[in-house]
Amino acid sequence: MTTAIWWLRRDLRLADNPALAYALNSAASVVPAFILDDRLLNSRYAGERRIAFLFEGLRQLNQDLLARGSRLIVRRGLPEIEIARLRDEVEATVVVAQQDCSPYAMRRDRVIAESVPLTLVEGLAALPLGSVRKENGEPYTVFTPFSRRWKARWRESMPALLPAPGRIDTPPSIHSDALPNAPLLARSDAPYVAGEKVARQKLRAFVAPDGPIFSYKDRRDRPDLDATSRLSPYLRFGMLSPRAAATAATEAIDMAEDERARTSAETWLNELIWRDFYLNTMAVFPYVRRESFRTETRAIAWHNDASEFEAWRTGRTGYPFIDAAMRQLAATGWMHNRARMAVASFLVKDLLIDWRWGERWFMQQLIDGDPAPNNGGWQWTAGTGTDAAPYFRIFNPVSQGRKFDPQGVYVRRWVPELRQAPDEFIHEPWKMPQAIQAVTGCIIGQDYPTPIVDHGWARERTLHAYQSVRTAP
DNA sequence: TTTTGAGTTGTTCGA
DNA sequence: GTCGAACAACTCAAA
Repeated sequence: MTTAIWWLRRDLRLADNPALAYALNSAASVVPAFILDDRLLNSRYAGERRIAFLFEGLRQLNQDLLARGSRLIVRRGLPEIEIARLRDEVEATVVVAQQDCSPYAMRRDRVIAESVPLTLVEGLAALPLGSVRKENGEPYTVFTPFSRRWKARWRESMPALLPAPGRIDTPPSIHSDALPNAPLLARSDAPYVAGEKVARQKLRAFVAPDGPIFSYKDRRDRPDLDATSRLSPYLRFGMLSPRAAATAATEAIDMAEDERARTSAETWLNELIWRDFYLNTMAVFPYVRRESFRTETRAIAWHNDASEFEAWRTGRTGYPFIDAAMRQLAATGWMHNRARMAVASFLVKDLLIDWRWGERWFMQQLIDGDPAPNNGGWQWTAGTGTDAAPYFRIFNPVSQGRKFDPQGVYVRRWVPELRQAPDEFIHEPWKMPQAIQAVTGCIIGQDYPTPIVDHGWARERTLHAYQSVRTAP
């Protein structure tokens, strides 16, 4: 009787799970194991809401395992100790896990592989990490050629999705620690229900005939609409297979009935490719986790004002579009992608605050907080990363609001002080005449802040700060 | 090796 | 109000 340990980390699913399939193929019994890693749970990048979502996902997974004659074994401690201990306990001949790409995960796995025969398999990205490379074998650092190559490769070898196993035999009487009951679990203000089943339902609804994917291109930039897939938290923890998502996108592209529908589905597939791109980037250039990819931008003289950072964090910058987004994040653990770009640009280029401050805050708040895509997005906005935005591309917080929240619906939802403000002032309330401020019950500087910086002035400051590192010797 | 075309997401200014 | 140019050249990828 041979035994394999299926070590789960961020692949909380039974369907299309290469690590699980590997375990089932290599041993008669399989021990599904999750280690509550104290280092990760106490990291300064950890977020309570994300951890609660993870715990709920583990509970769901355990239900799915019980239905298949198995169960989840949970251990709390350091993975390098707990995995070795469990392996001795169950006399496993195989320990298999899905490959991960953050510097911490890669170091952890290297250390463990010294004492345990650890097999790492693909499944984190839609195409295996490292499989999309230039002709000469080097990694891509520009998205568009990466995406072209990705699509060619995907079309020539679309993977067959692995079915969920009907039965998993797990030895009896293996001790499992209880999952902690996070008090936050009771707080159901987060719009996400964890688990593979919900993820699959959401994907199916998104790509259904006449589903949101077919109008994604026109509507995805509107945070006042509910026009995105909202699948990011599920991809974050592998409750949804990225290959299943990319397959669904490809099928949508092929069945689209007109040009608009087709390019919409392509646009969504592109977002999945961005995810693959940033996962690869972090795997190949792990230092981006701590430093700017472009070395010259490390010399930018950040202003790093703590009280301005506090105003940004709490949604009190005086720019309604920015504040709505930051309050949405604090209230729900999610923020619309367009808003993420706008608030990131505001932090980095209006407040001239180090992108890493914003990156960390996002990790602490986001349910979908994933080191690689989050880092990639921040470095893109800051102009410090691979394939980064040009330094002179500085979002105007007012025009972004006008363009993508034209009626101010998003602002009014999250900034109640401004609910009565007329449309014409909703994105620049400081221009409201005193009389209107009085009538609508929102005195600027009292009920809602005066802008903490003047955008025009801040823009010039940032252009100079970036210019000076360009021309520096 | 050299050459050439291209590069997510924007803003501002002036005609 | 609309439109094109400037913003800055530079690096990357591929032929």
